[in-house]
Amino acid sequence: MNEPRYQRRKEDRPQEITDAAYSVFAEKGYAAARVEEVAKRAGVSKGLMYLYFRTKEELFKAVVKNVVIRRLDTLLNTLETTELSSEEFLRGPLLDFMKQVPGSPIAIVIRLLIAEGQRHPDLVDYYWNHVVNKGLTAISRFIRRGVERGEFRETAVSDLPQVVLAPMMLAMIWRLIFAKRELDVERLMDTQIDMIIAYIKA
Amino acid sequence: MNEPRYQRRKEDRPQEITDAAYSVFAEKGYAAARVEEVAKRAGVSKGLMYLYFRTKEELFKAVVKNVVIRRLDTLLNTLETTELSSEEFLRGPLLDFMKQVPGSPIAIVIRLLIAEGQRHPDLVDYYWNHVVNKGLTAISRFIRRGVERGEFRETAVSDLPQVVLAPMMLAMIWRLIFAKRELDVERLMDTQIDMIIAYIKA
DNA sequence: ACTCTTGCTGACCGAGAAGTCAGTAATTAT
DNA sequence: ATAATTACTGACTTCTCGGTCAGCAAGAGT
Repeated sequence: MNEPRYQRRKEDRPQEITDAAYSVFAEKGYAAARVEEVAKRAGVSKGLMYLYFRTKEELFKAVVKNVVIRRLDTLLNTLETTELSSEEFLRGPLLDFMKQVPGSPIAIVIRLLIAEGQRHPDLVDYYWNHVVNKGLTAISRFIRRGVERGEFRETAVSDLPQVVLAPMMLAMIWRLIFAKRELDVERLMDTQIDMIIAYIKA
Repeated sequence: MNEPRYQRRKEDRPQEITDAAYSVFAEKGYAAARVEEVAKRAGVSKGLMYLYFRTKEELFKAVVKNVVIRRLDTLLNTLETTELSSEEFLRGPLLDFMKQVPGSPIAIVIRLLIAEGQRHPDLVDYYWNHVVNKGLTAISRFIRRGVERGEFRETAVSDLPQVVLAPMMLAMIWRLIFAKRELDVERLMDTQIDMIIAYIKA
């Protein structure tokens, strides 16, 4: 008859709060996000928020760390474990990866970092170490492997994997700002990969 | 002896306030920017702010419109008026333009748009019409002129000037987030232009 | 010189949101 | 059953900041 008004679930709370916070930050950005709104979506009281995260800022950092890393690691794993020729790899898994990023939570986190990064240098460091650097290094490694195997010639692309990712960045920003105006993301990235392969092929 | 406490300068105020606002928004972003801080830098009282701009939001829009357009128009003009072969144009003025954007106020405005665009759709429209669309169209026109002249072959790049600008976007975001970590912007863009020309040359 | 107009000031107001804490009730220990 | 523990609640406090307005004084008009 008398249902308990709440359950104690110490273990699950951090994850649930973090997920709720992600969705609020994604919609509103950091500054406009209300801690009380996060509490509501997580199904807890405002007070409880402060038992798990000392401040709103700490909550923000937890979001970037948990949510993103969790979803990114699967992606990076497939990147590391495939065994294809370098060209097949560029045209297959890497291209697919690039196409899906602009619509993924990573794009949201990039927005938060662009907007708030200045005030959270340690968060930027963390993101650099655990996401960007990892990804760039992985791509570089593949290009270099292609060079070693004689598939590719030595070009600036070996040192600048950013060349590969540039259209992905543009597509991300495009969607964040100009969501409505359509951009042919597929064709954009296909073209870039075509161009790169033509350019570096031995 | 008795210096006047202030001067009346109705004409100059909007510009001065707008410039001050730009510098504060650039440093703090929209949400964290304080109207009083803008007033201080503009050398006026907080009250005066509201005689020239009805709300903080209107001030924000004025910044995007005035500051950016003013500085962008000179750039776009040189883009339109040069008379070089298409390849020379890509390797010369356009490349120079792309190299200087990531360090210019445009990058700052892009940050503001990414962070706050969701809540200011009309601002995004304005920026689209007066900056992005203009720029993209100008580039498309040049590529197509090259095709007509027989310098280039018909490729996706004719419809997707975004291919050209992609590394510029990456460099911009890179600097906004990872200011410290160096990125060889010159080499990145040189490579992209090299690649593109090799790809589209007839 | 003496109004008169109006550009300008700065103390003030009120909304709203981050963060607190005394108390409550779910769970565990005895 | 009863007591002890602690996860949890939500009303409250405090403070910040966008926006207001009554009055002041700079400069124009006469």
